[in-house]
Amino acid sequence: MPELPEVETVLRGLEPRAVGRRITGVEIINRGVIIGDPVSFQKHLTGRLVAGLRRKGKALAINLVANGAIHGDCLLVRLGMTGQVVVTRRDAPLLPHTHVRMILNRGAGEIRYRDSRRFGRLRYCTREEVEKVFESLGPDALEMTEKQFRDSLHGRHGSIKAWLLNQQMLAGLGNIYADEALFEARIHPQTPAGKATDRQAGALLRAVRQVLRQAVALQGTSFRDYVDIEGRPGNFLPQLRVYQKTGEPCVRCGAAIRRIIICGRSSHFCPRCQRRPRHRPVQIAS
DNA sequence: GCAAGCCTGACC
DNA sequence: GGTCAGGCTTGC
Repeated sequence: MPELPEVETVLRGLEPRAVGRRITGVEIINRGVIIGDPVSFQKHLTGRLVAGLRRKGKALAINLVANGAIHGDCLLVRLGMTGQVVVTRRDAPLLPHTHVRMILNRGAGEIRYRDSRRFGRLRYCTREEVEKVFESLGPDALEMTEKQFRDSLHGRHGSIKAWLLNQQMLAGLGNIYADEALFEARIHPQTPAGKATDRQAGALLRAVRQVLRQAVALQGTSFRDYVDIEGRPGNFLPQLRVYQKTGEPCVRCGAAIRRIIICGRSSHFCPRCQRRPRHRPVQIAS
């Protein structure tokens, strides 16, 4: 599941391979992954130079140059659940679920977009469009200040878990790192977001940063499909302490990890280390 | 049948 | 506006 660390890993891998190269051709195998008109997508990308990359949360923008002029337009990539961006030789066998190929000049091979579940999307964006998308996201989880974090929690009635997953609050966390950060901060996932104390908010932000930074350093988590642009899995999997560990002993206290459903998403936590809040949770597991 | 990110739409 | 359910999708 690509979350912030996985998208950051893709960005870092793509940078040396794509920046400074020209896209000489675009082949759309499955138009379902393209937002907008596929023909105009092709037209806007073909012949363009890749100027640089930019990320906010899980959104990746590949900035484009035309005739030496930067217009601020870009290719926006959202990987969804199973999206993969890989750079391969042009003659590499076409793997299943390859939906788009973008050929790079000077023998740099091609960028391929693969996605078995097709939740991910590629979209050509003008400067205005990409700004609008980025503005709709909360602060990037690694850039957020403690004040922003506390202010944003204030007055929120849903659970802290749902809040962490809400990309308009902070951008970059998905189910894996949300569960891991809550465990690290010893906060019960059903704690009402607005009821978190300053102390808990501080601990949670530190936990979010720590988990994400470590995951970036280890090139992400490959739970099922995620690979980097060279096709390599991430190395964070052995670091997981609660995600998908239902019934296993907590690494801190030995209690059995529990799984409950919050907002239709599974939440894994230690019932002893992460105490249920005194206040009745607003959100009940369905 | 479950998992997930993101979008839409319904509800208060 | 805040909040949540539903739908998309397919491999396990």
